[in-house]
Amino acid sequence: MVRDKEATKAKLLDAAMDEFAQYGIAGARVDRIAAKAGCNKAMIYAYFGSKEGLFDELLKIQIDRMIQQVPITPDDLPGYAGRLFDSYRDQPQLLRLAAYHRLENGFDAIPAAEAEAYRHKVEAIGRAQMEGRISAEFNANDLLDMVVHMSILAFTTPNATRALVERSVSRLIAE
Amino acid sequence: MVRDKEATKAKLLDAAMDEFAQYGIAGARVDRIAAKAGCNKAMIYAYFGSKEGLFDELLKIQIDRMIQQVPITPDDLPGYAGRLFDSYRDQPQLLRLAAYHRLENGFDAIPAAEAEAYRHKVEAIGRAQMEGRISAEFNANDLLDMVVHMSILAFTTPNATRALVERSVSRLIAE
DNA sequence: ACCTGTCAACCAACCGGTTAGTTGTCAGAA
DNA sequence: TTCTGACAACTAACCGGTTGGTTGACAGGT
Repeated sequence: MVRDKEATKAKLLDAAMDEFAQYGIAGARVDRIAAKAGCNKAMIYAYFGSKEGLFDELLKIQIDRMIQQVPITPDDLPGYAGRLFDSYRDQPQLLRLAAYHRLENGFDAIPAAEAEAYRHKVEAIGRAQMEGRISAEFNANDLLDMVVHMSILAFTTPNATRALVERSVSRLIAE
Repeated sequence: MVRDKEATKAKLLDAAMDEFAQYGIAGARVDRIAAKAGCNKAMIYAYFGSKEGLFDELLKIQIDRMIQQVPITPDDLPGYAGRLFDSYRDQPQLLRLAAYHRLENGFDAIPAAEAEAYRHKVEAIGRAQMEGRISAEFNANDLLDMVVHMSILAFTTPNATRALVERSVSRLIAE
């Protein structure tokens, strides 16, 4: 038997991803997570404190990954929305995680890393507008809200396509 | 004590609305619903069969109400999105109910009444496009998807406004 | 010898659902 | 009008199983 703290944590996080995405926070079962990870249930409490603790750390990691994976391109917002859409479509689990989190914790309780990344993106869009590179029809904050909201279409609508998202954002920022 | 089947069902549905909207399906507690309604728990099983049965009937009733309350206006899609937005903002519980339902049951399992109402709306938009009253840039189905999706902004974004939704839809259908 | 990661066994609380029995209501007989 | 019996509405108590969480013993690396 190998003893590796980090490897065990990783296996638990991996199993937790499946479980939380499928059943939500209230519906997730700690025993199932432990079994899927091939670990003992007690490890969850040793490393993450509680079921909620495990969920919070998992969400934070996944959000950080997504932020790194899909950087914003203020000069190509339709493309940004499209790339976000593809990411969400390819890994629907993150969106489900975030949805459950928001449903159970409200608008507040947004992870600090996410809030900060959001501020940076608003600033980037604001600069592009000031320099006249994109439309200033909407203020930067609203515009980012709309763009992100569009990329979420994969979650709301069964037959949504990337092309539809990109065309919609194009029309939003058209001069 | 008064014995009134319909009144009891109504009280249970009322209590269930609060409980399911707050905690979701898995998180809702049957005992809490019964206590909040001032009824005995067994009544839930007598009248609705199960926790899920209670949820399904509740969702169906609420969706029917919303469909009646906010009729589509194919010639004023921005206004339609705005009115939907206001309804969702004033009664956030329905959106939470629907979100939990979709998370736990997937895209399938959409109540028949909702699917049929959706078809009618697509047809209404299609006619308006054929007669040249609104843009045919998007096909009717995609357009309705986008309009409804926009109205959902109340759920996704903390500081969304009706005006923002209406302006966005206006740009989507602009010639 | 001594940490430290691991785990089986355990626990109290809780959960959805059932049941045996009680009570209010009302149609219809007297 | 009054009584009554039958049924629907209702209830308290309970049930089997499950839940998140704990702990004491043990094994492996140093």
